[in-house]
Amino acid sequence: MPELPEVENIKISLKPIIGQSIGKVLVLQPKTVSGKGNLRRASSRRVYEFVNELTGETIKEVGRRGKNLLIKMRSGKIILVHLKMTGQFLYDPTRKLQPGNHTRIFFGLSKGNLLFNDMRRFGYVLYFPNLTALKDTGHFEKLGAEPLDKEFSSKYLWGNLQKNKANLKSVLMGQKVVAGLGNIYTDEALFASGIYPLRKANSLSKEEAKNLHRAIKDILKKAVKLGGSSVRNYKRADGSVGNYASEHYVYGKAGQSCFRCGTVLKSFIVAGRTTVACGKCQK
DNA sequence: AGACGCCCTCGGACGC
DNA sequence: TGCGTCCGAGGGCGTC
Repeated sequence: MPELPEVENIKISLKPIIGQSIGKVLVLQPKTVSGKGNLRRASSRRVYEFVNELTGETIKEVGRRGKNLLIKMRSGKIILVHLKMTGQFLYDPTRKLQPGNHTRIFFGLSKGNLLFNDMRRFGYVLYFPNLTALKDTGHFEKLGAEPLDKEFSSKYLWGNLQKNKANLKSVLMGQKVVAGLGNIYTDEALFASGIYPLRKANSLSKEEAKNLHRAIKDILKKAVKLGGSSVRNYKRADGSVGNYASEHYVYGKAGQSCFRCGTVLKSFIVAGRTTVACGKCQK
């Protein structure tokens, strides 16, 4: 569920952990630190490695790339985090917050407790000895442009959509053209730009790509500003929720009237995801 | 290349 | 009302 705006807000809310040292690491769910696919690492002793290598480290920076969080240590060591559906970081300077049913990793920091909770266990928190080791996995090479950076231009979007025969929704959610869009913001951006989710990506005119580009930027910017969309269990590290859900025009609104033309919004499955669109004003 | 299955768990809807 | 069951939620890799 956390998409770019939510991950960005979690990143911002993790600011208090910067500069703190890690006194204690408890891995309560080994799977969380082991990784899959090209992130799988050779060692069979990952839990031991995770605990051993991170204990005593000092946190230098928290970054984001697409939906990934990067926690960098002063020594150069790095933690790569993907929250997937239900992952959340909670930071408590009072240390009252203790591991619960869904806590997968517990970090005892110098000035508070940091918990990684993940009900569905899809998320991962992976240790890498340095940036090169992370880059060697090829994990980031597959990611497309950052939608809020300059590299993500209308021309870039149109050019990349031209190369793709699949439907637009699959392509936008695929992370390879643009990183950070998930089900919510893809549906919202397609509605805002008046384009039907099942359109073939390479069928878009330059004008349509321009409108879609504008919509993606505007929607993500506004959602970041409003703290993201709190549907289900998304929270920032301080436990606060986001306010963008009230700005949704189509996501979760199947059966309701289209805000623009009044037609009943329809839901259907695209790329395995529930998709909501207006059959009249999205062409 | 593109479409689809699968992982994972729980809350909410539904039926008796 | 209460309890059991089933389904939907979806990011991204793996497979066909």
